[in-house]
Amino acid sequence: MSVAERAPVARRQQIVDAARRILEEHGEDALTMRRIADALGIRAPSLYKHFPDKASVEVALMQIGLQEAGAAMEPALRSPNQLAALLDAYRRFAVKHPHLYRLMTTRPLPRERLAPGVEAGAAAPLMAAVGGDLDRARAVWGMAHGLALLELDGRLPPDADIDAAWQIGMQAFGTH
Amino acid sequence: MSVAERAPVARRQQIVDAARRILEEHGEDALTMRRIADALGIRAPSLYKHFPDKASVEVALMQIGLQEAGAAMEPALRSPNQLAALLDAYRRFAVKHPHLYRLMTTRPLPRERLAPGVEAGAAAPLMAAVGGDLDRARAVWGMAHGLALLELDGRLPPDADIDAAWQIGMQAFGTH
DNA sequence: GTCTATACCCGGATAGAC
DNA sequence: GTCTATCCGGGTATAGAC
Repeated sequence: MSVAERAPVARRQQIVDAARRILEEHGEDALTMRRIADALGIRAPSLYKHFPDKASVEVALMQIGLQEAGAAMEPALRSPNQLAALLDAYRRFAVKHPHLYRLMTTRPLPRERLAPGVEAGAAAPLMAAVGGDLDRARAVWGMAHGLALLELDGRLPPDADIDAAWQIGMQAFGTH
Repeated sequence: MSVAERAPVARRQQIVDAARRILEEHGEDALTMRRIADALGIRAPSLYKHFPDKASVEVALMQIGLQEAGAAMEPALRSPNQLAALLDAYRRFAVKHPHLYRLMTTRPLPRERLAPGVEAGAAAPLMAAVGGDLDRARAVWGMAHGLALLELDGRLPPDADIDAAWQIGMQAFGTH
């Protein structure tokens, strides 16, 4: 395969990389086609040769986020206390990538536009940690998601002991 | 007190009412100064005689939402199973007022701009239901908030048994 | 307290030349 | 595959007349 043939693929990747950098550093409002183009030294209309619209770029970011979050939680399964380690990894990911986390969790999943297995792959570590109980997995996910967002959104009082709240939550779901 | 003297207060209220209607019916993106003005048959610039900026209108909406949510949960304290009834009321409020719920829970609380006691009042029923344990209250709130948002945001698979997830969550926090 | 006019900014996206 | 030029839409907010 020649270099020329691979160039378009590389360009797509550059666009996604730039989009991610902007999202993570400046937030969702800053993620505009103009700004992505600026970061690459090109003009916004040129982006439409690589992506049909802005939503497609966002889908690519969601997919990356889901894959990375799944990968970040997977090692927790080899911990003596799987669920506690997993929740810890979950929170860490959200705090480390707040804007990416919101993008990938607070809008409907475009399931038909994602590569097969992405949603299941992201959920797999949690599913394993709860012994395959779907409803239990969703209850735990709800708690983790809610506590993470309350923290990211600055909704808790400045003096709130967020660690303690997570601890109580872990205990409630039978871990320690 | 003459009618003329009360008119400005009434106007403020009309503005907030219109804003709420727009928010609840058409979502946060539709909540613009132009649209609020349209609903009242006036022009957008006129609104600035009553509110200094758009953020002030939003603060008024947040405050109303917090007060109503608190009031919606309070009767649960007279139920045989306080926490279960309270979580049920919480979810019901979120589902009934999704856009208002998001507005009042997913951004930092402008505590200095709220009437005294609004935050504590909204939290009071939950605090009572968990026996005054702050960390426990936050863990429960996190779960309720997370499950509510996953539902509102359409993040769960279409066939997900959301009731069952809430049930598991209630059981985890020692209720049935 | 309302109006008109307007400043100022921003966004997504397309047409057509090169 | 990039560009320039542009369309079309939208937003918050202010100035100044009435």
